[in-house]
Amino acid sequence: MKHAKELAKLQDHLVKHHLKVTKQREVILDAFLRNEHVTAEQLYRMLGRHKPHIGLATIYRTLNLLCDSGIAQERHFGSQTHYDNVVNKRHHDHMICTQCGAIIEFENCDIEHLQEAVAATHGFTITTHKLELYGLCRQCKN
Amino acid sequence: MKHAKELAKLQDHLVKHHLKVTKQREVILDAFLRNEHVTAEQLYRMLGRHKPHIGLATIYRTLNLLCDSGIAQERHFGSQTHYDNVVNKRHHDHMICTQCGAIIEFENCDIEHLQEAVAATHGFTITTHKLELYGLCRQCKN
DNA sequence: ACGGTACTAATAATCGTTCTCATTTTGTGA
DNA sequence: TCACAAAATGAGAACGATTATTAGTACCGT
Repeated sequence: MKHAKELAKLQDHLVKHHLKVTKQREVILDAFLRNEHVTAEQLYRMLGRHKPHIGLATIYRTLNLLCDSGIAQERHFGSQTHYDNVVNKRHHDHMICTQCGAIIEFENCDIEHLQEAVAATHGFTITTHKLELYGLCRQCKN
Repeated sequence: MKHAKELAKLQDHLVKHHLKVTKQREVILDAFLRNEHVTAEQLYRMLGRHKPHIGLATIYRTLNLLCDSGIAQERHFGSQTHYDNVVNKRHHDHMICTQCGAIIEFENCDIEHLQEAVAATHGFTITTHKLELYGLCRQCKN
């Protein structure tokens, strides 16, 4: 069974908060897990002709739920919010191709350590950070 | 005379593009230069009781103009767009205090070099980047 | 089956920003 | 200096993304 871990995480969160496991939530979770870096709009179109029609508001609500459960994380690329599956992943940042929109994940501990060092010199304590590199991916460099 | 360089830069841009020097543009530029990291709303409230009332649309238009002139740069902190004076400054990034909203600028070449190195391993060419550290500033750490 | 709680879709509302438009201001060249 | 075209203005409508409201529906334990 694919995605069992994510489903378990969601159910755990739902039970802990006296929320319910619904068909819509499972459907949205499934669609989310099949696609990295989706927006609410994309999921909405993707599920457009699903048997019981799923409203846009429900998708937004469920995506927020996934964030609360620790399954997803929001990323603000451009004007829309993208959601990223973070289960089984350590912290990572992104490169975004401004030509084709491709999103490449990467992680680099050295950068993180330098961030801590810089913050320390200003007496600043980091809780989270956001690092995005914009440019051209290998394919678009022509 | 304060801010002469910025004013010259704006006038130069206006002339080059057959645009006009207006009272509103000078007033907005002045208010912008007095305050680092402002939003359009903040400027609007700041100029609320100015002799000739300045509309919000004009502020947005002028801020975009400042960006085009190379005087300002947009930063998307939270839901609103902040504008940052970049004249006489090299590239820099920001720490944002999630408690009091303070914004601290910093620059670090080592981080930039590491970014280039990481990008290179993915065949990616960086044109711009965004690095934001969120956390608590020295004062709020209590 | 009952009452209660949480869910849903649809739609209205909100927020930040941009557009439209009728009017005013600016720069230019006679 | 004057007139005129081009550009800028303020007010408010419009916009896209997201959230709140509402009225009705499904599920749970009793």
